[in-house]
Amino acid sequence: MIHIDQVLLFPGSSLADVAAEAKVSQGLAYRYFANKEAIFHALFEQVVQTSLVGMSRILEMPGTPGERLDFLISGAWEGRREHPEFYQLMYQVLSDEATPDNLRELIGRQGQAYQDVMRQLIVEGQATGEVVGGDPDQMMIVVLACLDGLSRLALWDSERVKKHFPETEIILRIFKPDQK
Amino acid sequence: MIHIDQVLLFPGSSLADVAAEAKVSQGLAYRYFANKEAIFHALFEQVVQTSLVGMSRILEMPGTPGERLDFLISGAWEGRREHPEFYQLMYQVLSDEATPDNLRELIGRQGQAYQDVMRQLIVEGQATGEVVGGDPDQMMIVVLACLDGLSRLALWDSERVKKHFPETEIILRIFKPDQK
Amino acid sequence: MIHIDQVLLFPGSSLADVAAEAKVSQGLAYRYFANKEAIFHALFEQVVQTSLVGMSRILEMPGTPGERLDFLISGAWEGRREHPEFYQLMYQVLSDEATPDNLRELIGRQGQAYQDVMRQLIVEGQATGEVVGGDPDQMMIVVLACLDGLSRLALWDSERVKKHFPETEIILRIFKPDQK
Amino acid sequence: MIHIDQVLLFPGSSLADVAAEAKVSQGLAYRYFANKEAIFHALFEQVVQTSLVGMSRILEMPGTPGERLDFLISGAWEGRREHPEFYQLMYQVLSDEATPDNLRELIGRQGQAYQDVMRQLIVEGQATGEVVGGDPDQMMIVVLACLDGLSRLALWDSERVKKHFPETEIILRIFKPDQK
DNA sequence: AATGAATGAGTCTTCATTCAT
DNA sequence: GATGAATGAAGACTCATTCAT
Repeated sequence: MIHIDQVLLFPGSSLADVAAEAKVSQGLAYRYFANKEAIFHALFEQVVQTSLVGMSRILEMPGTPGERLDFLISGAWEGRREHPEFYQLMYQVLSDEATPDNLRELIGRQGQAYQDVMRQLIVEGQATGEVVGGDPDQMMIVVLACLDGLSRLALWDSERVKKHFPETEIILRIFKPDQK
Repeated sequence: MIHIDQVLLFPGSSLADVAAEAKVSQGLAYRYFANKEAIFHALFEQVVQTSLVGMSRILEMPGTPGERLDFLISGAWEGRREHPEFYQLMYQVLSDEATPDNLRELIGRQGQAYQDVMRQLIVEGQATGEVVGGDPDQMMIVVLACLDGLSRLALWDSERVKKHFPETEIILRIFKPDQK
Repeated sequence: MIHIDQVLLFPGSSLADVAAEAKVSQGLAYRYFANKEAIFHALFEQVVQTSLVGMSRILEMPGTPGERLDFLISGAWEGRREHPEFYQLMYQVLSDEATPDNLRELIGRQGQAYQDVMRQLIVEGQATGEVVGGDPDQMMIVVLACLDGLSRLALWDSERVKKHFPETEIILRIFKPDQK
Repeated sequence: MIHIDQVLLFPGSSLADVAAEAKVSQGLAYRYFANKEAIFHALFEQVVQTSLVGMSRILEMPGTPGERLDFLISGAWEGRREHPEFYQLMYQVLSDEATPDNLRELIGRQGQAYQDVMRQLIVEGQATGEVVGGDPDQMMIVVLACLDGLSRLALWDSERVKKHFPETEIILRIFKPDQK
C-alpha cells in the first residue's frame, strides 16, 4: 500500500513529484487512485478526519464554558503552530479554482464541526457572563479568521511571527465582557 | 503600452487568457514582459502601490491615537470587503512555491509599511491609555491575521460571512484596555 | 493551414506519426483540430466527399440500365484498385470499436448514396430484362461485398490478386438473367 | 494450461481484459505466452485449425463437382453467418500494421488450403460443364471476396444484411455457364 | 509595433511486461 | 506454479515561449 501520510504535496505538484515523494513509480499511483484529484482528496481526508477527532468531546468536558472556550482555542492555536503545512495545503486547495466541489465540501464539513462546537461554547459563556454579549457567529468568525490568518502568516513570514508569538490571551480578549 | 489594470488574473491563468483579457495578442505580451511571471509581478506592483497611497498620511491625521487606529482598521476592513480578490490573489501568489523571491519581497514591503503605521498607533494609544498594554507586535499580528483571515473566509464561504458580517468593533476589542 | 490530403494515416497512428507525416509539430495539430478524433474525421470527410462526386450523375447518363450498371461497377472496381488504401482506412475505422458514432454515420451515408444508385439501376435493368429477377437488395449486397472483399484482398494479398486480376465481367455475372 | 477457447478478444483488448476473461492472473499469462502478440497468435491457431478440419474431405465427397462446390460455399457462408466475429477478428489482425508476419502467414496458409479445394472443384466443374469457362483463380478470388465482404458487411451493418439476406444461389451465379 | 502560427517541453494517464512473494 | 504489485515507456493533450510576416 502506498504511504502518503507524511507527504506534503500540493495540487500544483506534478504527479511525477507526488510519485517521487512517495518513492513510488508514476504508474503505481494509478493502482490506488483513479487520478490526481483522487490522490489529493485522500490526503485531505486523512488530515481532516484526524483533526475532527476529539472535537465533540470538548462539549462534555468539565469546567466553565469560558474555560473550555479557552481550551478549544488554545488547542487550535497549538495545532496550527505545529502543523501549519496542513492548513496551508487546505487554503491552497480552497483558493484553487480547479478544486472539485467534493473536496470543498469535505473541508467545509470539517470547518462546520469545529464552528458548531465553538458557537455552543460562546452561547453558554454568554449565559454565565464569561463572554460578552452579541452575535455569537460574528465573534466566531473573527476568531476563526484570526486563527487562519495566524497560521498563514506563520508560514510566509515565520520569522516575524515566531519572534512576536502572540499569546492566546490576546485572541480571547475578543470574548471579554465589559468590566464594570 | 499594455493595460492590465482592470484585469483580474491568477497565476493559474494561461497566457492565452491573459492576452485575451487584455485585448492583446499573445506575442505582444512578450514585448513588454519577459515572461508570465513578470506579468503577475507587474500586476501586483500596481495593486500594492495603490494600496500604499495615503497609508503614511494616517499618522498625521487629527484625532486621538485610538480613533486613528479605529480608522486604520476600519479602512482595511472595508478594502478587503470590497476587493477581496486582490487579497486572494496575493495569498495565492505567496503560497505558490514557484513564486519568485522578488515578488515575495514586493508584497512583504507593502505589508511592512502598513504594519509600521499600525504599530506606531498602538504605541501612541498605549501612552494615552486607549490601548491595553502589552507587546504591540503581538497585538498587531493578531489584528492583521484577523483581517487576512476574514478576507479569505469571505471568499470561500462568502454566504456565511455576509450573513454574519462582523463589526469592526469586535476586532478592536483586541486593543481594549481592562476597565475598572 | 495544415495539409493532410495526401497523408495516409490510420486511427491507430500516434499523433506523433500524424504530425511527422504532415511535417508539423505535435502541438500545432491542436490549433486546427480539437483532438485526434477530429483529425481523422476531417481526413475522412475529404475522402468521402470526393468519392461522392459524380455518383448521382450516373443515373442520368445515356445507355441502357445494364450498360450503366456495368459502368458503375467498373468504376468502383477501378477506384478500389487505384486507391485501395482509402478503403482499407475505412474498414479499419469501422472495425475499430473506439470509432465514434459520428464517423460511422459519415461513412454510412456515403455507402448509402452509392447503394441507392445501384439499386435504382438494378430495378431499371430488371424492367428491361437485362438483369435477372429477384430481390435487388440481395444482389446489391453481394456485389458490394465482392467489391469490398476484393479491395481488402488486394491489400493483404496483393500479389495473388494482381496476378489473377478478376475481370469485371465475372462480377457482373451476378446480374445475368437465365438464358433460354 | 490456460483455456482461452471461448475467449473472444481483439488486438485492441488490454492484457488485463484478456487475463480477466480467462480467469487468470495477469502474470500467469506470461508463463504460457511470451507476450500479448503470442496470445493472439495462439487464439488464431485454434480458430484456424478448427476451420481447416474436414476441408480436404470435401474433395473426396460424393456428388458432382458442381454439387460439392455448392456445398463448400454454402458451408463457408453459413460459418460466416454464425461466427462473424472470428472473421472480423481476422480482418482486424490483417489490417493492423503491427501484426507480425508469422501471424499473417498462419492466416494465409488457412486461406490457401480453402482456396486449393475450391480451385480444384472449379476445374472439375469446368470439365463437367457445370462451371463456366475462364480462369479458375479469378472466379475463386471473386467468390472469396464475396464471402469476406459479406461477413464484414454483416458485422457493421447487420440490420441491412439480415433484412436482405442473400441466397447462396446468387453467389453461385458467378460459376454459372452461359446457357444455350 | 503587432500578430498569431508554430514549437517543444511537460502533464496526466494507460498498459505491456517484470518480479518479489 | 500462481499472484498481483510495481515499473517504465508511450500516448494524447496543454501551454509558455518564439518567430516569420
